[in-house]
Amino acid sequence: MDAKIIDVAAKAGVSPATVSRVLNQANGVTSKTRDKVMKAVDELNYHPNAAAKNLRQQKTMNIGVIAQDINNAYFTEIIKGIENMAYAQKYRVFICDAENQPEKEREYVTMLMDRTMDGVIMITPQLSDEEICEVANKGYFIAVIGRNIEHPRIPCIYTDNVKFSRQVMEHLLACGHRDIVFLNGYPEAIDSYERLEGYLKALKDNQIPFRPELVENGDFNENGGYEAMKRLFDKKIPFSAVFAANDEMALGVYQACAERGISIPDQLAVVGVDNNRISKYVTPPLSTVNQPKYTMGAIIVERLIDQMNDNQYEDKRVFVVDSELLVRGSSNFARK
Amino acid sequence: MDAKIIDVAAKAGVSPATVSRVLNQANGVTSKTRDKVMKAVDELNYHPNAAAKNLRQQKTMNIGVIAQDINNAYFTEIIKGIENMAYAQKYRVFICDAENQPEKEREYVTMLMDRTMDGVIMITPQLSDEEICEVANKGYFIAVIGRNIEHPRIPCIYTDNVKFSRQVMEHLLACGHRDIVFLNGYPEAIDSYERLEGYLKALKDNQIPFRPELVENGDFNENGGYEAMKRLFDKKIPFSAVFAANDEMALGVYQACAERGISIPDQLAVVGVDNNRISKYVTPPLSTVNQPKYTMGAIIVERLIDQMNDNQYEDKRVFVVDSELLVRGSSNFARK
DNA sequence: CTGAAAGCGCTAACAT
DNA sequence: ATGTTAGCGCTTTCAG
Repeated sequence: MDAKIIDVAAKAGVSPATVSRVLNQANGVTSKTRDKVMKAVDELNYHPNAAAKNLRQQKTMNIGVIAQDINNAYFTEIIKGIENMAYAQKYRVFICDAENQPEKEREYVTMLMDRTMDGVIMITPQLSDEEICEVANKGYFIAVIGRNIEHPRIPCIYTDNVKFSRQVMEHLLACGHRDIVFLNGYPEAIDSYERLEGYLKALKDNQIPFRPELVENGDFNENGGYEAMKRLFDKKIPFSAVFAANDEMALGVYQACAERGISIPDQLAVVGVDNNRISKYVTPPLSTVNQPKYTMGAIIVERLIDQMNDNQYEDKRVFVVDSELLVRGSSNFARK
Repeated sequence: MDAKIIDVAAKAGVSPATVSRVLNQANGVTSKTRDKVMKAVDELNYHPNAAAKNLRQQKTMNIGVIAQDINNAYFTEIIKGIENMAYAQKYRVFICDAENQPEKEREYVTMLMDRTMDGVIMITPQLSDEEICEVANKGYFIAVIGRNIEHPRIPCIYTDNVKFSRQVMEHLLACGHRDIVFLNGYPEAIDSYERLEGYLKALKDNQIPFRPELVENGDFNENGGYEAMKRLFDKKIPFSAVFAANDEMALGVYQACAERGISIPDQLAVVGVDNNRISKYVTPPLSTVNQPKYTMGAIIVERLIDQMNDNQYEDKRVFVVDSELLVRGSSNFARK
């Protein structure tokens, strides 16, 4: 069906090698023959077969991004950073949605072994450190966003969860809150664990006793936040602020409050995490923590490409980026 | 670096052909040899090279999804439907983000020509009908979601924008509204055009004169909705309801109202489109139009795979699916 | 049931 | 500056 390089060569009256040269490096060819070749290419609408090219060159110029859940804007922002930087370096980016399933992550990681992808970026993977290291040990190129994996060949980028959690808490404490709820994501997630740790440390720093009944687990989704709030209300214990482990759950808090007629921020302050695109459009605008998502994606893919190119250990492997607390209407209310 | 089929064959004491048979069809092989082969495969951690396989078989089992913007939950829901159905049929799905740029769409479409993908699904493409038809004419497999393209080889699925727009309008009219704003997306988009058409038809059906000053263009994003509302408020003309061409813009309306102290729904009714995941969590919950997004993805990919398999015209090519108006708190208020 | 060998379409080393 | 050719790793006839 499709034209092959040999057809182009015949039409242009040259050899396949010359066609290849024109289409690739493009030096060492007369401009006259180049024109002949390009004419034939156009006329036959020739597109080099990627499989043949990949097989011959032992590379694909493809990078896979394995995201935990493309429904979450946190991931899609990062992906845009990856995409644009990779594109500038002639790599194509393919997004894979793991749908929160470790088996799917594992399945997509095999794209490295079967050489469908030259490299892969995992965003907050669910696979264990060991499993990911094992892949890197076999010589494949893999980078990770949202976690630090101790392996000399795995570039990592992440924010300090503990640090920004403490900042959030300091902000709420400064507003006069003492009974602060922490709405966790699913407890297995490393982000959950570290954000909780920051919450606890801040309490300790301020000599406020930890009350376990103020911590509820959600699932990083709106409904999980909503259900968790209902459970809290049912406990009939007083609290004046909620620190939700992400913005989606904070939205669930909004809903639960709306149903009970509880006004934000005067009756309840709310802070989320991730600076979801919609968070500034809700009423009141949601205070949240912003991570440089786009930049994180761009940095890590650049680092991955570097590594794929010279295939040697480079000094800068781990990047820790700062987050920024955005105080908006949902918590900007000094409690007397 | 990696083991090849010939290594496996040597280790198992068989020929490469036998290894291939074991790994593929798996019939016509003694269970004894199969075991030997599988053992060697495991020990060598063998993964067939995809490029070689693709080249030999002239297919990749890859399907590409070209989405307009993966930041928008409308697309990601559809993609999940595609993904899961394709997965069940042994196809891998790769998501490509066109970032609203026609050139990027075009670039990703070349994945068909270079045989990186066996087929491609475009979700609300920006390319012209002609351009898409041309690709199909060359024998490539392409399917479209969100638009009907008249071509015997292009499966299409979409909802009737005009129809549900009229339903939205009937609902608002039934609530007693007469001065209804229409907040359009970018005017070039076919969805914008058709939704506007429904708006106009509903007015006509009800003998309500069309007032152009009640129509504003947005960009399908929160900020566009917000800015459009500000322009409307500045006009100082009365209106009691807003029909926004999607939920994102409706959120911008919420923000604009919050800033002016306008209460939804009693001072202003708002209806969106798409049933974005977050729309039921905002306050008040947003009335919207639900499309069976997941199902649409699943149907079209199944149809595309059918076509790739028997490569012949099938009767059912165009699917029109019904949408459903979800009346929630933002418009459920009878005006006296 | 299994093996031998051709060939998918391209690039790169070598030759001219 | 251009052509010839081997071979990337696999599957699939065709033989046996």
